[in-house]
Amino acid sequence: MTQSFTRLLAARLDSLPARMQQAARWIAANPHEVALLSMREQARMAGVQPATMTRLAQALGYDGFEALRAEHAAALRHAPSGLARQADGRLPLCAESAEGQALEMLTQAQGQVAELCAGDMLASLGKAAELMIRARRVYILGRRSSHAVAWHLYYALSLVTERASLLDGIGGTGLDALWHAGAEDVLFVCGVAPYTRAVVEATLQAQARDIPIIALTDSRLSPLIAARGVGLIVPTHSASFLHAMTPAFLIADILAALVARADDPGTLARLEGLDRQLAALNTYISQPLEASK
Amino acid sequence: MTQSFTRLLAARLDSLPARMQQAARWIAANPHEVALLSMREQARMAGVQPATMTRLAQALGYDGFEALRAEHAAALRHAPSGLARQADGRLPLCAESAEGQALEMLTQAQGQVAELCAGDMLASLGKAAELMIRARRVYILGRRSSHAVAWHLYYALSLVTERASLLDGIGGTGLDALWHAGAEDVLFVCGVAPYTRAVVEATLQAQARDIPIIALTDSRLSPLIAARGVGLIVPTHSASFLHAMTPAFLIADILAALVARADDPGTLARLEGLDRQLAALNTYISQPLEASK
DNA sequence: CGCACTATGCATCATATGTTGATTTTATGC
DNA sequence: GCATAAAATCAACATATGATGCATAGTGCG
Repeated sequence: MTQSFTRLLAARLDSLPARMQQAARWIAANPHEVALLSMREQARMAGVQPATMTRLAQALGYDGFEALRAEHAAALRHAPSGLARQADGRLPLCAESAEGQALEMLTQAQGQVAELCAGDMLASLGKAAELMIRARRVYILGRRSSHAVAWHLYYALSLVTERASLLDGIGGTGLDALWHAGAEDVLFVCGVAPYTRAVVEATLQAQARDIPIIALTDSRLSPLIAARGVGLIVPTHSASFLHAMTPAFLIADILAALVARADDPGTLARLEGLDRQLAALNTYISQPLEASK
Repeated sequence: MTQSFTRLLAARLDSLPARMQQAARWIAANPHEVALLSMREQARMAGVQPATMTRLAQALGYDGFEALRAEHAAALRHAPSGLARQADGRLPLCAESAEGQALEMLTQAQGQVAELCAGDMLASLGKAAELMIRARRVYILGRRSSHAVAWHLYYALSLVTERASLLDGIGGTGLDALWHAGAEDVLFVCGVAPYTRAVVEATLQAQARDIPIIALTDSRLSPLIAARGVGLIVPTHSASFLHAMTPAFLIADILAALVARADDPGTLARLEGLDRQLAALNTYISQPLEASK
C-alpha cells in the first residue's frame, strides 16, 4: 500500500531509536490512519510524544510529517478500487502453474466469502449467537478438516467465557463430556462431507436428548443439522484436494465475536486490557530479541 | 460509499442556495478528498468560500465540517471491501446490532481476502511452496490464535506427505523436535501481534541455525521474518476482540494445495480415491442414521 | 569514572484550521 | 422602486496542529 514508507522502514527500522520504532510499528500496523487522523492523535495511540512522529518522518528522509501523510493519502486515493484480479488478470487462472492455482483459490475464496452475506446467514448467525449466549455450557465439536474451525471457536470463546468445552480426543475427555449436557446447553458442531462418523453419531445422540445444535456445515441436507437449533451453511468447493474451510473458519470467528459482545462487558474490557498489555510487553520484548540475533 | 451524506444531499440539494449547491456538487464528485484535504483547500477547489463549507455541513444537519469529514474518513477506512456493503447497505454496519457487527466482519474479511492477491503474495506463495517441496522435513509452529492455522496446514500436509511435523506442546514433543532440524529442512511459523514469546524465540534460534523460515505473519516488521526464507504478510484488522485470522488460514490452505500438487501425483490420486470412498461410505451411513432419529 | 553523544520529554512557537459574527451584495415580494 | 430577507463575502477569532529549541535522562566509549 504505502510502498515507499514500508520499504524504507523495513530497511532502517533496526537502526532507529526505541521510541521511533514504537511509532513506526504503529504506523506500519495502521497505515490507513496516517492520512485520516491528526499527528497528535496518532502519537497518542502509539504511546509516543508528538515530536517523535515528526522526527521519525524526518529520520526517514521526509521533509516532515506532512510529507509522510501526503504519501499515505495518495495511497489511499488509489487503493480503494484495488480489486486484485485486474492487477493480475493476465495469469492463466488454472492449475497449470503454482501461481495460477494460488490465484484461482484466492479468487474462489473471495467469491465464497461474498456469498456468505447472502441468504439468511446474518439472521442465522444472530440466532446461533443467541443460543450460545443463553446456554449454560457450549460444547464444541469438529474433527479432521473441521478441527481447526472448532479449535478456533473454542479458543476465542475461552478468552471471554469459561462456559466453553472443546470435545477433542486429547487428554482423555473426548466425547464423554457430552453426557453432562442437557437442554440448557448447546452443541456447536462443524463438519463437511465426508462427515466423520463419530461426529455424526454424537450429534444425533445430542439431538435425541434435546440439546440444541448449532451446525456449521456444507449443505442444508447435512446430517448434522437438527430441528432444534440453527444450521449455518457455508460453501466448500475448492480447487485444492481438500474442501475449502476458510468460509467456515470465518463464520466461527464471527460467531465468537457475537457471543463476546453480548457477554459480560467487563470481561471484554479486561480482555482488551490484557491485549494492550501483551502488545506493550511484546514491543519491549522484541527489541532485545531482535538485537541479539 | 458515503451513504448518509449522499442520501441527505439527494433529498435536499434543490432546496440549497447556489454556492452551497456548488460546494455540495464538488464533494459529491470527489468524496475521497473530503477526509484527505483540508476544508480550505476543498473550498478553493470548489470555487467557494471556506465558510460555505462549514455552513453546508450544518445545513445538512451535521455539527460542523469536522463531523462530515469523520463520516467520510470512516467510509474510507472500510473502503477496500465495498462489495458486500451494497448488498445490505441498509444495515447500520456498526457494532450496534449483532447483525451489524456480523456484516461488518464479513465485509472486512472480503476486503482482506481481496487484498491478498495484491503485491508479491503470489510470488511469495510460490517461493514458500518451493521451499516446502524441497525440504527434508517441514516443521510447523503456531500458538494461541495462530494454532488453528498451523494445525490446518499440518493436517492438510499430512494427507499428502509424511514430512510434516507439528510443533505443538501436546504429547510432550513441543518445540524439542526443532533440534533435529537443519538447513535442509524448513520451519513454517505463524504468528501475529502480540507475538508469543516462545514462538519468537524458537524462530530466532532456528534462524541462527540457518533453517529456512516461512513466516506467515501480520507485518513486514514482524520478528518472525528471517532473511533466509519467505515472509507471507496477511492483514489482521478486525472489528472483533480478536485479530482476524481468516486471511492467514486461507494462505495456509493455499500453501498446502501448492505443495500437494507438486508432490507425488500418485499420493494425490490415492487421496482422491480415499475421499470418494469415504463419501460413498458416508451417504450409506447417514441414511439409516437420519431415519433412526 | 567521566566524557561525549544521543535519545527523549517538555514547553513553546508560528501557522493553518474550522468556525462565527459582521458587512455587503443580491434576490424577491409588495 | 423600495423594503425586506436571504445569501455571499469578508474579517477576525479561538484553537489545534506540526515543528523546533532546550533541558534532562540514558548510553556507550575511552
